[in-house]
Amino acid sequence: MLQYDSSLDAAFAALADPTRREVVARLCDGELSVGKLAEPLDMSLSAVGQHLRILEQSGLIVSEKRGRTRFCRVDHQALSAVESWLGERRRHAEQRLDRLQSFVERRGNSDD
Amino acid sequence: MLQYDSSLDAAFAALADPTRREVVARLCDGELSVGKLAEPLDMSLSAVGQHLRILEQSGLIVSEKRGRTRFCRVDHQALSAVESWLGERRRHAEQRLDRLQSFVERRGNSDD
DNA sequence: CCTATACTGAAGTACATGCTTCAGTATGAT
DNA sequence: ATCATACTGAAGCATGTACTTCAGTATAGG
Repeated sequence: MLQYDSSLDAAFAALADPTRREVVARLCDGELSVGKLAEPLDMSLSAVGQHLRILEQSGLIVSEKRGRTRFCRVDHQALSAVESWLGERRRHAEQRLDRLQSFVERRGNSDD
Repeated sequence: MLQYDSSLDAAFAALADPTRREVVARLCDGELSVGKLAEPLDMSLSAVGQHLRILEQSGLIVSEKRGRTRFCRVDHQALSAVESWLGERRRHAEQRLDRLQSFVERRGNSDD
């Protein structure tokens, strides 16, 4: 059985929604309240709250309540974990392709 | 309005499923037929075909039919595009954090 | 205390997803 | 021509997702 990281399920699923990617992108610029995050979004505050819960459960963001306001920020290590999964596979695929290419070149220099 | 790449929707959604991530991971090792991909998976061939269609529509894999067999491989550039989205945000968030940290250090060396 | 602000939760609804089974098509082997 | 192989497509079904509205809680300010 292959290793399987269920936290990647949640992270990729969270990032599959354009609203949530926009939230993540904006939080990379710094901490924002739920209200400020909701302002430019064309949906109810309740819907934004649901998106934020999904992002928080995935580990991509963390939040903290100060007074009656909840502030959110990204966890860049969580972003990094997802990025790493992709990077490892991509490099593996590219290396395989490079080896194949140089193999073809070595035997190709005699004919064609 | 922020820039919005709808192809990321499909790519992230495709990668949110563990079966599809396993398929991508195995294809990074080289081309495989639909049947070979299905072999270790605990579901019908039809279900595997549906996963492969989703991966292909997202651009993460490409396939080609030779005779009655369809062979699939990853598109490492598509993997790279998703990786880049994450990398750009992560770097942005980290830089912001670094600047904040050195700011705190500069004013922190007088007291505490 | 009273009111506004900033969420937070529950219920409902429309649509999407991840399977299943069964039937069908196209190709390779005899 | 016949039969097995390798998918491929359609229909059905259970569950999950992305909202909505409305009601509720908790804190800040006057």
